Amino acid sequence: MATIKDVAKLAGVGLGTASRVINDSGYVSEETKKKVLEAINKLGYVPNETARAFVTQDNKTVALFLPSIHHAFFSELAYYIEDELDKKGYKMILCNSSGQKEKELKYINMLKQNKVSGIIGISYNPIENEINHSMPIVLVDRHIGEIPYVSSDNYGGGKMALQVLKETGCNHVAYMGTYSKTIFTEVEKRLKGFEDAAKENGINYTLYIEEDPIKDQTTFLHTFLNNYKNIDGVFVENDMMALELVQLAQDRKISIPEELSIIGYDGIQTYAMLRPKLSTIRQPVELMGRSLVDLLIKKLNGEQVTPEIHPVQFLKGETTR
Amino acid sequence: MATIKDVAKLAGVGLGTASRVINDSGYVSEETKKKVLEAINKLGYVPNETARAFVTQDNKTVALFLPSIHHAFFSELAYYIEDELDKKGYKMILCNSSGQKEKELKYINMLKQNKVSGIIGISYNPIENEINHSMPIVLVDRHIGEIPYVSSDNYGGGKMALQVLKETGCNHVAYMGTYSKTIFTEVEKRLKGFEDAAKENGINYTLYIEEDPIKDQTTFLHTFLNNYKNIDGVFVENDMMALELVQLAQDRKISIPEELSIIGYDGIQTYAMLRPKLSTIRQPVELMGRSLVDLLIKKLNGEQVTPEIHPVQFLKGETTR
DNA sequence: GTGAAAGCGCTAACAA
DNA sequence: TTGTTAGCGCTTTCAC
Repeated sequence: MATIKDVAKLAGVGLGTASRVINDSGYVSEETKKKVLEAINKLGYVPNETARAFVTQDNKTVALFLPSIHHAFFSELAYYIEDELDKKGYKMILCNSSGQKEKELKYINMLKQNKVSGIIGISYNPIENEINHSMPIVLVDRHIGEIPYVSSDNYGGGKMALQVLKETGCNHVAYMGTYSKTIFTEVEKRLKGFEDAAKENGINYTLYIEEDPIKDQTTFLHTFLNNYKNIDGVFVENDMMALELVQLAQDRKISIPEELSIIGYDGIQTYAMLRPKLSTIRQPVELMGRSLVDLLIKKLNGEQVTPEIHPVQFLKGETTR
Repeated sequence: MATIKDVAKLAGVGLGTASRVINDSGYVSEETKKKVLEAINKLGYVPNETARAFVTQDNKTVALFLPSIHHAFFSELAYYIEDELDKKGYKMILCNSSGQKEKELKYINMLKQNKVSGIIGISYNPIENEINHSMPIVLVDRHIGEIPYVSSDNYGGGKMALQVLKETGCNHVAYMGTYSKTIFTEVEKRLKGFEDAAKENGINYTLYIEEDPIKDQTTFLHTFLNNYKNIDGVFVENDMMALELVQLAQDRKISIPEELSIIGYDGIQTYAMLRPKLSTIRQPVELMGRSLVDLLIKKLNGEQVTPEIHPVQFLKGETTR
């Protein structure tokens, strides 16, 4: 393995000069540059990134916190984040952190010690006291102090869902999902948007929510179907839950969308082939993934960054009229 | 940030001694050890892993090659791999490599230069000439020379599927899936097992296969339904495809499983809530993920390792009689 | 058992 | 514009 020393020697220049051309920094004459480049080529020299990371205190690696990669929406998002990071020359370490605050803390500590360059976090753990806005951290769907975040237009999505239900003739609508006592997340705005729109439109609505995490989603759904027989339109917090609701309702011979309209949130591709095709509010996953990376890199460069909220879109499927 | 120097000074010992107790290597008297440990504690010293990686040429990081994390089976597998790696003190870099050989090569080069400790690969790229069995690499479902691999019992699974179809009264069965001209993968054994079992049982079978990757899965499935109306039982290469087949068949009012039995392969959890519940051959994902890590670490320790084939299980759903 | 010292490959400051 | 040098924090000889 050739080192920078070998390159310098072969090119007949000093160590510093070699380093300068390799990093394209500082003044180097065209002529010298050429000599060095030749040497690099001849030797097949590749910089030792570990050594570099050691001296620059930056290893070009970002940690992605995810409750669990084993969840369709997160894995789609992770896909685009990795793709964009790779394009920008960063590696991505995955950290499945669901309910494991310590695991996240480990990486936050690594960040403090410059052992990861930055963090992109989809985190439902209580980490607000461990991080602050001067660190290169970007969050998804969550507000912690001044830390920049990216989210879809949850509020608008909530309104949109109600609008659709109303326009397709639903009279008794409900919001189904979760809430959290401990952390604030953008997701709650789906409810808020739904609620506000219902009020504006003078429509009666029901909130069917349980504290996150729901222990038994199936039971949660069955209970709903048992107790809210008059409801003819539901906006469900996410596609996975919406999809299970569709299944359970069909088991009960409730015809969808005639008797019950269902709208999800996320627009997960993985489920796109299923019948009935779910009507849903689609988050622009790819866009979100790439802006997360953009924001983080700006942060890394010391630029000022502000939260980004991306527009959503209603995807008509077969679960609404 | 306290360094090992600070620790040594505070403990009143030499640098080397401090290092020895930190790494629990070499001879250190109990007494000295205690002093050093105290100093570490008082200073809140944490070893600088980057520096360590630099000198030891090992950064305790393994790269996971995945065609795409955005695929249910892979993301489940990735989940367990990450979990196990974390337990063993390794970080996991994710590399979505579908069709991007260069991306894999990048990490293979990093491996050669000791910038990643090892590689776990689910790769469909032609990388056989770039790697060899002396490298710390473990593959999933693929044989490349002597490189160790982990897979489920694809052959047994294929036999099992046929057995089930036969026992539930199917007379005209088919295998549906893909093949590759360029790479050999364990997946083909699903077909082989199915075929062998059909022959043993004296059952007529049809192979409905197309070269991987299938451009348009939906068309592929429609064509099947158009042309093979006499078939009453299909074993499909993976759950995703099986699931879409179920949907399309139902659209055509083909009753499942009465007119057509369908068995998938994988046992993906993400789809577990869907109706009709898919009958499938379940791979022990968790076990596979964890053994991949085990094998890799053994390899890293210079131990001899051999391929591991894990048993599969038939999961009866509602798409078989 | 222990301390001193070399050196991993690189960047950056400094002097020339 | 260039070469020299210090030093990043750690592990690992090698004497003692």
